[in-house]
Amino acid sequence: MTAPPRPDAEAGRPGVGRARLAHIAAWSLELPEEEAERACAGIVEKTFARGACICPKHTVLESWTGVVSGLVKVGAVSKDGRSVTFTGVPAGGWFGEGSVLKNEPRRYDIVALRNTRMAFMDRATFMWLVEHSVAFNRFLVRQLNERLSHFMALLEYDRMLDATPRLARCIASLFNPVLYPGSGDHLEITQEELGLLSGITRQVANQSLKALHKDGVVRLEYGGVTVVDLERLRNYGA
DNA sequence: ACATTAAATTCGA
DNA sequence: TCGAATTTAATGT
Repeated sequence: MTAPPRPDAEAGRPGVGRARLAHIAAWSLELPEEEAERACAGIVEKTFARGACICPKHTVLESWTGVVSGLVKVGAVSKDGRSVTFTGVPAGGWFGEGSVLKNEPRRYDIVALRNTRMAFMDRATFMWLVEHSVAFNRFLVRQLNERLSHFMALLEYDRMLDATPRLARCIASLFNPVLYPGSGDHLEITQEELGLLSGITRQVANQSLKALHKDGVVRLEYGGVTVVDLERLRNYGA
């Protein structure tokens, strides 16, 4: 192992292999061969350092995006510089289809919370799949529907003042198997990041996390959490 | 806000 | 390449 594999081959022509596609995009397994081949050709990967902005608000994102590894947050920054996080997207999540479909500037910032590897599918490929692939459309409907209920739930628990159930649902949402498949039961995320995502302070997040741990729904590690009982986490405090 | 502890990085052999 | 020393990041209170 003398030479490092590659610094980060952005030098390569666009496209990923079939095996790679299956790894970065669970939905590709539902596509027939020809369509999967198309998808491969239209995807490039890129790495972002922690804190890097993947797509500033109000710019046109020319691609549909997936999180290969790492963690990303979607949010907005108001005039006074206060930042509001709407949602976090862990590895396995694909998003931005709304912006690509409408060919419209994104309304939110996308920022890497930690070193993150992203996949970008160019607009032409995305549109081709929308127009030709039944399987892909089935996936999109499922995904949009799931996201709708995700935000409905968010509205609901936004009014609950208690930090702990709030955090519980926030964590549970990061383990949504439809939106973020194949991420297992463990996520590398700091308590500070969890605070950002659920709109509570790090201190309170720390206390809530311990409460959740005491109730046996999660396990805590340094820089990460493991879900023990997803079902109970989902309905925590209800 | 501060003290503690874990992890990542640097440095010297 | 190994491990001790230093720095940085995360956690606990």
